[in-house]
Amino acid sequence: MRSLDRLSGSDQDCGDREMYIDLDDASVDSLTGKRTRHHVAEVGEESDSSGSERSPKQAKRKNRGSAPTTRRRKSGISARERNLRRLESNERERMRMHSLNDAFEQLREVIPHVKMERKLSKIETLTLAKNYIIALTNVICEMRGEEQPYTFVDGECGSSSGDSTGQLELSGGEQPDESSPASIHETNNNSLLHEDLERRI
DNA sequence: TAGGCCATCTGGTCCT
DNA sequence: AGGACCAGATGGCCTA
Repeated sequence: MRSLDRLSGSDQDCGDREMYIDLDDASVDSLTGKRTRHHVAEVGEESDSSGSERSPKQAKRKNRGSAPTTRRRKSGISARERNLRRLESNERERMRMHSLNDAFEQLREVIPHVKMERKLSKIETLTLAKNYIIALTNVICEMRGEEQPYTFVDGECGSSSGDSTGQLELSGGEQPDESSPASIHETNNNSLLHEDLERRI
C-alpha cells in the first residue's frame, strides 16, 4: 500500500522544521483512479497548510474553546514523530472519507432515479434521499388516512450548490432556502420517485 | 475558460 | 492521549 510506503518513509526530515514531499500523490490513486497532484507540505512551526489567510470562520474555529491562538506544540515529540503521526492521521482520514463515499454509493443504489451518464453527485444523492423519505412518509400517512405532512413544490427545485434534485415543502411551512432552477433530470427523478412508490403500493 | 465536483491534506475540537 | 470528526484550503478533472 502506498500509505505504508509513505509511513515508512526515509529519514530526510531535518531538525525542528521538517518537510515531506509526497511523491506518491503524483501518481494515480489505486482506489479512485484520480490524484495527480504533487503535494509538498511543510509541517514546521511557521508553516501554514492553507498557504493563505484564514477565513473569519476558520479563525473563529481556531479560537474556539480554550485553545490558545498560537499553535500548540506537543511536548517531547520530535519533528519526525509529528510527521509520522500526521501521515497516520492523513491515512485514517482518507479511510474515513472512503467509507463515507461507500455509504454514498450504497445510498445511490437504493434511491430510484433516472439513470444518467454520470453518477449522482453527493448533494443530489442526499437531496433525492430526503425526497424519497418524505414521499414514503406521505404514502404511509395516506394509507393510514392521515393528512400528508409534506407537499411538493412544482417548478421550484434546487439546492444551494446549484444543482437540484427537486424539493418538497413541509405543510407546516418549514422550507429550506433553495432557489436554483430545476433541470430536466431532477424533474424526471422526482416523477420517477413517485412512480416507484406507486409501483410498490 | 469558468464553474462544479471531488479527493486529499491539515489543524482544531470533540469524544472515549 | 489518541482517534474521530469537522471544515477550510488546494488543486485536478470534467463539462458547458
